[in-house]
Parts: sequence; structure tokens; C-alpha cells
Amino acid sequence: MKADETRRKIVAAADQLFYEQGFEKASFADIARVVEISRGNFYYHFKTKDALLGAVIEHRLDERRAMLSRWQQQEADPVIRIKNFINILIANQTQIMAFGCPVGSLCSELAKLDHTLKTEAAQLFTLFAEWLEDQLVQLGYREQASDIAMHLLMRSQGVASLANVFQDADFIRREVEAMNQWLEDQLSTKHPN
Amino acid sequence: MKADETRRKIVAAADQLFYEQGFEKASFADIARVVEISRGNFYYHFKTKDALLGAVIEHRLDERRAMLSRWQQQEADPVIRIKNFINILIANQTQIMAFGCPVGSLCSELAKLDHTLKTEAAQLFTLFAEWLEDQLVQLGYREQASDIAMHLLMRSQGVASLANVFQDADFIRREVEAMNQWLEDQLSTKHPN
DNA sequence: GACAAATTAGGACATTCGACCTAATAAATT
DNA sequence: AATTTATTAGGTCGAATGTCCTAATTTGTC
Repeated sequence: MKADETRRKIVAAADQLFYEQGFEKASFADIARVVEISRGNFYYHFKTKDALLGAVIEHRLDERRAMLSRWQQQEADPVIRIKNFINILIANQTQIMAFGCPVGSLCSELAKLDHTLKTEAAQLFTLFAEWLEDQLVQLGYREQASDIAMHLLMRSQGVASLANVFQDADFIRREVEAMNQWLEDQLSTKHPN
Repeated sequence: MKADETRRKIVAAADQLFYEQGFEKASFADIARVVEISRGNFYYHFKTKDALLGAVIEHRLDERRAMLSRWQQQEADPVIRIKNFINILIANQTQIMAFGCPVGSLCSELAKLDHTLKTEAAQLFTLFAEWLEDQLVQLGYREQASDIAMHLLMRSQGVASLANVFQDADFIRREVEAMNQWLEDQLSTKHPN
């Protein structure tokens, strides 16, 4: 099965190029150049560009599910797990400053295009939202878990957006610090219900 | 000077279509259909699409400068002015849920395209950042003014992004409330220096 | 009203893109 | 080794796009 390997390379290259250039700008020719296959070869693996996009979204979902379950295994404390999430902004700061958030930029592009797969892309957000909510439930929050999760997601998106526009690493550092502080304030002041 | 009127219509239509569909997807044909002029007529008013984009950015800058100076005249209290800024999320929530933030979505698209005018688009952010900073300086903050301004901008962007993805008006309401609360906490706890 | 300048209309052109087809090649199976 | 299946290469097609040109029309001036 050589095809599986080729398909995997195509998805990996498309994943990166969709991130760096956006879904619409990244062309089959661009991807073919990276994978070093002919343009016509695409049609064998993916009938349409939308099908390729669907595979890329699935791939991103898989990667992130794997990361979250890794955290789930390696860290017993939900607070530290949440801080792992917050720390993504630091760990990926170079890429974020250059190309924004992979999840957010894709979702906003597809929303603007009113693309068929915009709902599937939004699943990337839902994945993190539900995972964060789950951590907060484990910490004893029930009613506020969803709101806190959305708030953390919101701040991640905001930081990524401004970091991309202003190319300011120090801004990221400050805001990550503020997010961690906010989280601890939440956990210490509000009683779990 | 009929040309001025036509040019104005073109910029207005392009402004809206760039917002609704994005810069790349919105074509001359689309704009021409709205303005009801021929495609070829564009070349008389704008040599290139980039020139049109430049005019749209200038137009957006003018609109926002006008709005900020209106606030400056109508509200004496910088705190209320800042709350005016926060309240944009409520006032424009329908458009924001449908198409995202006009400033943020344009900046992230141009950044991803590595477009020549991405710096000019970022001026839209700088405009708000400096205005917010100015309000905070008037409130007696000097060292922290810039950081607080960026924090408010960041939250606006994050809220707009998630509102666009999740189409959740109640989320906007909650986060605007939280932003106002955060602002008041800042002003009451930290001493102006 | 005649003339010149400004403005508009409509089409041509080159390029790019996704989609699609067919023939050649590699791999697997018998 | 022969045959079938899986995979790839390369090219073509139609549609869409930004750019550009020229002729027609409108507008302003004397």
C-alpha cells in the first residue's frame, strides 16, 4: 500500500500549507511541489479540494485528540492540564506570530467563505471547549464550567490574533501570565458547587 | 465631478464585500454588480485591486477616527468612553456573529496572504490601541496604560472570533459584562501612578 | 452649439485554478 | 511469468479573475 503513504504526505503538506497560506490560496500545484508528485495524482486520492480539506480537518482533530489524551494520562491534576492548554501560546509562539492560530484562522476563513465544512472545522473548537469544561467539572464546577471554558478559549484566540498582527512575543508572555493568574483566582475565590 | 461619487460608491461596496466575503473572494464583478457599473470602469478609478484595498483601509480608518473623536466630544469620562468601545461587541453583534470583526478578519487574511498592505490594515488596530491607551493615561495610568489597552483589544478580538464560530449571542453578553467588570476592578484596585 | 476633457462601457487577453481524462508504470496476485 | 489491480504522470478543459485597451458617452467650457 504505497497509496497510504502518499495520501499521508499529501494531508501533511496540505495541513501545513493551509495553515501558512490559507485554504483558498494554497493550490494543488503548491502541495504537489512539496510532496513531489504530479498534480494529476491528486484526483486519485481526493476527488475534490473539499475532500482534501475534510481529510486535513480530520487529521487536525486526531492530532489534538491525541494531545489531550496524552495530557490526560501524564497529568493527574486538572489545573495543570488546563495550564498545559494555556501554555500552547508559549510553546507555539513562533508559528502563532507568523500565521495565527491554526484552529481560529481556518474557522474564520471558512466562515467567511461560507464553506460547507465550516461546521466540521468548528469541531476543533468544540473539542477544546468540551475538554476544558470536563477539567473544570472534575474540579467541582458544574454550572460555571462551560462559561469558564469558553472564556479561556476566547482569551487564547484573542492573544493569538493580536500576536499575529503585532508580532509581539512579550505581549504573549504577559497575557499567558495573566491567564494563569485569572485561573488561580477563579479556583480560589469561587466555591465549587 | 461625477467621478468622486462613483469612486465613493465603489469604496463603500468594496468595504462591505471585503468584510462579508473576504478580500480575495470578493471580485471586481461582485462589486460592479452592486455599484451597477461595468467591470472595465474600475480601471479608471483604481489601477489595481490593491489600490482599491488601500482606499478601503483608508476609508475604514476615517470612519473609526470619526467615531473615536465623536466619543471624545460626547463623553467627558474616559471610563464611559472605554465602555463605549467594549459595547461595540453588543452594538454590532449581528454582523460580528455573521462575519467576525471587520478589523481582525481583514488583518488576519492579509497576514496570511503576506499582503503588501497588511501593515496598513494593522493601523486599524493601532488606532484603537493608542486611543484606549490615551483614555487610560487620562485616568492616571501611565506605565500600565499600554498593557491594559492591549488586553481590552485582545478580549474584543477573542469574543468576536468565538461569537463568529459559535453564533452565540449570550456568550457575547456574558463576556461584555465580564469585560466591564474587569475594567472596574482594575480602576478600583490599582492605584494610578 | 462646438469642442475638449472626463468618465463609462464592453470586450480581449493572459494567467491561474480545480476538475477531469487517459496512458504509462508499479505492485500485487495467481 | 502472466495478468489483473493499484498508483502515478502528464495534459486538457472550462470557468473565473485581474489587467488592460479602445470606442462610446457624458460632462464641462468657451
